[in-house]
Amino acid sequence: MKEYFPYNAENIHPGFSIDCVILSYHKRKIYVLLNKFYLDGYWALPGGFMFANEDADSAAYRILKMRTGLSDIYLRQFHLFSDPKRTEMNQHLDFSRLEAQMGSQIMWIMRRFVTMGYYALVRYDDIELVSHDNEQPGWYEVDKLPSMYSDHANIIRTAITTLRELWEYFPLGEKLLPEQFTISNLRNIYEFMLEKKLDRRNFQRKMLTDGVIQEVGRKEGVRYNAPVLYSFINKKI
Amino acid sequence: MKEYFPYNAENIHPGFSIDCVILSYHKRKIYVLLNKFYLDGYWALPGGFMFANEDADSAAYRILKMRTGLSDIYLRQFHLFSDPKRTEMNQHLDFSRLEAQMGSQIMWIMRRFVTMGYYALVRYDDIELVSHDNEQPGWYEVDKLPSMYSDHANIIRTAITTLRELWEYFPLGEKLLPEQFTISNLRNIYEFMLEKKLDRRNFQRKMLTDGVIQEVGRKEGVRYNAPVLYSFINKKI
DNA sequence: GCAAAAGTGTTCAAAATACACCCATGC
DNA sequence: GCATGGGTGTATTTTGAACACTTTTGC
Repeated sequence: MKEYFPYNAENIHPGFSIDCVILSYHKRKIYVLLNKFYLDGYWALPGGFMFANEDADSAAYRILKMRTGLSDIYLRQFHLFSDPKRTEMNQHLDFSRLEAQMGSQIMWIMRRFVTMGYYALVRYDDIELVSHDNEQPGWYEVDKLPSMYSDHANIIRTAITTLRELWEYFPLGEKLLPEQFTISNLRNIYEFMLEKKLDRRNFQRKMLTDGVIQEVGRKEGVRYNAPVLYSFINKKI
Repeated sequence: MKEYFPYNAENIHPGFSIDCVILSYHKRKIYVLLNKFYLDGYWALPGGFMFANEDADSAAYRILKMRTGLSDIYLRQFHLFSDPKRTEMNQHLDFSRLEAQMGSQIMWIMRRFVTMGYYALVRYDDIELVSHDNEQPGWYEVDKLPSMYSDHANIIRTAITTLRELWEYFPLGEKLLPEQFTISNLRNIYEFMLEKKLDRRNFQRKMLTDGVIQEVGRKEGVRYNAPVLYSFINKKI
């Protein structure tokens, strides 16, 4: 428990938390990583608190490493959620359970928190989901979310909206895909982000003439017209 | 004093502050609005704290209204500054002066704060600078800043960098210019933001064919080839 | 045999870029 | 008379958009 909840009222910066919207791509869908919350019935974003001697970005990286094992992750601040009522939205949670589990000191967690929202883009196969006593992680399609704790559904929606607004100018497909991928997978991500169908041929030509991807082989194990595999070109300047 | 410093350790959300980078355009330069800090010798961003029952955006709007009199302002979160040492950067400030002025209760201000950075873009002529007992506002060219309190120079730099990254895709010239302006003023802002010279004719054609500005007259009081005045077209819907 | 996934080029329109000369004024 | 700011148009290149048919396999 301690390892996964090293926080107390004294060692954290007060009234401030961090929540991470960890997104990935798998089987033609965008997924978000959720944890079963320590109070039954609701799922929550992987999150945590910032220690008194830590900055927010470091805290976010630490939290992500703890949850995913990864340290080289694309992670960005996207919005501060500060509605004074956001932590009152708790859907009739039974905090006595929490107190029983964690001791009465934990009640500092009932106070008002503002939370810094971060989004992270990861490669699906890089993540190994590991359950712990009080945690049970799982991938959910972003538009088929389970019942969410507090305002976490809103945080996810805002992360997606922010990414969508930026995608046209700052696309990040590389962060979501494995080393080798088909053009169809890449286009699929663009179509999700831009919320429109893209012409196959024009999309492919643009990616190739932009020089961001290169052909690296053909998919094996398919017994018909095997698709070409591409990988992103590492621009080492 | 109270009106301009309504905060105390009990009514604010702990460890959290707000700083506003208020930018404008005047005589072919970009300016930032600074206040002489209540400790002598350094200038500071207009800022403040979030009340216990207030959200951060409302607090930022409240602070801006107090400082500028304006309530209809373009204001956006851009970065959370959370270096644990950021409030230790105070350049040998004489806090005994502060204590003498404000009473010993004010010493809560010495604790660690994370600060949410907002940028605001305003029309220069809309702002009337008013001095108060403990405040003395002034416009400074963004690349000729005076000695700044704490990490405020860094906050300004980061605001400018953020705007520059977004400008190509989300230009906001309208927010900085008066109702009527010359194309040369508009291009001047773009050149500052994009950090490059733009072709006069191509720039003008693009703005016009994009349909965001319209001709509204000619500048008066110039006794030679009077420049055309433009104004942004209000897109209703 | 038909639906699904993948391969492949051309044409047209729109947008971005490059570029030069004239006019009026202040100094 | 010359530097400054301002007015104006064309030609070229680049980019984006629209669009159809063939192959292979699974069912």
